[in-house]
Amino acid sequence: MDPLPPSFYDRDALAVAADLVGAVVAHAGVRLRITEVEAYRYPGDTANHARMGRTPRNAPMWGPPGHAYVYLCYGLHHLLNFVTGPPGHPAAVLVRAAEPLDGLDLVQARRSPPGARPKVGPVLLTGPGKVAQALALNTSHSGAPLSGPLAVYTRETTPALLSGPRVGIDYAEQADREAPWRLAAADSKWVSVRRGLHPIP
DNA sequence: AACACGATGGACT
DNA sequence: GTCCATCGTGTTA
Repeated sequence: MDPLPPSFYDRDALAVAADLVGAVVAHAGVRLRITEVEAYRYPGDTANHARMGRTPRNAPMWGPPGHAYVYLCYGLHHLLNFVTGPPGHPAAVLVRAAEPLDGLDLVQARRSPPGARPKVGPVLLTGPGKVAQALALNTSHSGAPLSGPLAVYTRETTPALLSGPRVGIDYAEQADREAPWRLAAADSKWVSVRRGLHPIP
């Protein structure tokens, strides 16, 4: 099975996000089914990291679609995004939660403190920092194509979707805080925050 | 050169 | 529900 091609990502971030729910992301011995994502659009999205223009950190967002944008949040968590849209259009989709498909032992090892009992269940992968940690991703992977060691594959079935406001963007303008650009798989318990999510008509 | 803060997660009440 | 660790980044001076 081939990774999703760059053309898959060369669309509006919200459309890409909808098609990524249920897709598979793989890296470093772990394969995950993506269960929750958020779209960060451009222009006019005051929650977007690129809202103030190009910086060294967000540079991958300005490049071609189908690449990773990974950054450090709160000084300790790495967050994984997929760049969407053509070059010069800095939009992305944040991966917020996933279900384990393969490499559960590696996920548990990476997500549990040394010596602690391995964690079990959704606590392993419900949250964007958890997903990147489980995949062993850090800022060195920012800008990497999604067709190499880090890769994304098409979903086999299309899950029903839930949508709701994005999480952790209190700094954004009200319209952007309220925009229902967080999407989740209705069939999954591996979702970070149920609150505010509703079926899409 | 200094500074404020964040697309979070875990521990705790 | 509350508190806060922890540091790269962007902004301001």
